[in-house]
Amino acid sequence: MPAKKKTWYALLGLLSWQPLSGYDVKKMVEIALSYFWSESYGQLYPTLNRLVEEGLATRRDTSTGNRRRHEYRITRKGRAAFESWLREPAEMPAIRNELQLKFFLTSRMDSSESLRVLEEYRAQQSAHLEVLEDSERIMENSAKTGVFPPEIDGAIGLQGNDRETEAHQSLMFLFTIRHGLLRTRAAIAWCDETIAQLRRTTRSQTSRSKKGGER
Amino acid sequence: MPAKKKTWYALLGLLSWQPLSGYDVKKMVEIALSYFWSESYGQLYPTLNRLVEEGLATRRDTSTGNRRRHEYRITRKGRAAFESWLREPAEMPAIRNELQLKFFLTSRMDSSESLRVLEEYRAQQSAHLEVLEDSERIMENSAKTGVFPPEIDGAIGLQGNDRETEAHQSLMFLFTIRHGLLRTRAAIAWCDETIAQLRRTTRSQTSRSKKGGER
DNA sequence: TCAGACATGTAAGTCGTTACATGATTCA
DNA sequence: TGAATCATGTAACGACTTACATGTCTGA
Repeated sequence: MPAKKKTWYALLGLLSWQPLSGYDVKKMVEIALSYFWSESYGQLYPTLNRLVEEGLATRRDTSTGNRRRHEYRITRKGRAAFESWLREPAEMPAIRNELQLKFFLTSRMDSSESLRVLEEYRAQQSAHLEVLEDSERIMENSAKTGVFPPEIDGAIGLQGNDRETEAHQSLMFLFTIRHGLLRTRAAIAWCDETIAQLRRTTRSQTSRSKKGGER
Repeated sequence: MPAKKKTWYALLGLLSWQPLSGYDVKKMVEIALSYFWSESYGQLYPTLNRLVEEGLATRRDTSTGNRRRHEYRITRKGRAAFESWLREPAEMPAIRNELQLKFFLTSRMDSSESLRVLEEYRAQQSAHLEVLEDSERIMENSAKTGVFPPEIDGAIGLQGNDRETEAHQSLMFLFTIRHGLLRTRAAIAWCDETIAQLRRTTRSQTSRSKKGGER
């Protein structure tokens, strides 16, 4: 079976915090989990209803006037399923890195091609790093004060939240950001080291061009 | 459109080196690209035949006696398609890390749960690191001597290969290993930093247990 | 009044894995 | 002789994204 039901458990995990609508879930994923997770509506709504069919959640209509809203609440069975999944060993993240592939596939081309791919990778990672560093600054403050920044609070704020809980939540959020930060910095360091070494070996061999055809 | 035709281009890229059979491709991916790529037979064989239908490759029967073998050769059109893809900006690797998800979803449980997930992640990454370090040692030697280790040579050796080309190929291989190495070390460093900080904050707050229900 | 957020859902299509089905050859 | 490797493929299933379809409410 392929990657079994990750969406199911992601949803159950969020519902284990509090009852949510599909729209709420989407927002939460986008704001709080976006560094390591994503969900699309096409996956979200059908899965929520499957959860209900399987008795892992219940659905309640919380529409006000003409504004539709369906709130999902986790059941005891759902909570048990979630906790059992949590204890299972997770598989290694799937290994399909398009940029690494491109880089490797330039092996038998001129080094300038490899360098071009590498520079692109570096630029992409640097841009990502900036985003992460901004988030880090914001959440470091939040972890200290125990007060969420408003955007975050709207998405992951809890009913009946106390300072201590929010501070801990901010800290966990900060940790996930730091994970991305360290990995991204490692990727950039790799680019720099590789670019330097590629330039060095290319210089020392004069031109290694193949058949001198195109360009 | 979802992740468009990565398998197509991975195949074209490998065929741009030399003609290959489906089986050859599978071996190459497993041995040389396994740190950042994978292909299954269920994807491979149909895609190779699609490539022929689209005029991006040709198929030749190279069976010997009763041993079937179909060799695929890239066409000019296929080469053009590959090169055009190579110049397109690659998308960021998909962001769906199950272990990060599990970690974050323990936010509102006892810290011991977060720590358990973290230790598991660390163990997984450490095991991966060992594999990478072994590969690094092997390929460092290969990049110096310009001679592939036999397993690798069987999979990615070229007809008419010269020392210089093989040394360069080994170097490129080494680079992809170092990418994994640096990223994996970063992940381990993150685990250590996070475990330490989580232990520290937990100690200073005495027990933060929720409702003291289960276990 | 109109943009943006709130809100739910489906249809079509791609991607990808696993399991199955089949059979030959090589070498210990 | 029997395990490993060579070799090609399909069927079923599930995951996931994108685009579409539809409509409300709030506040500048």
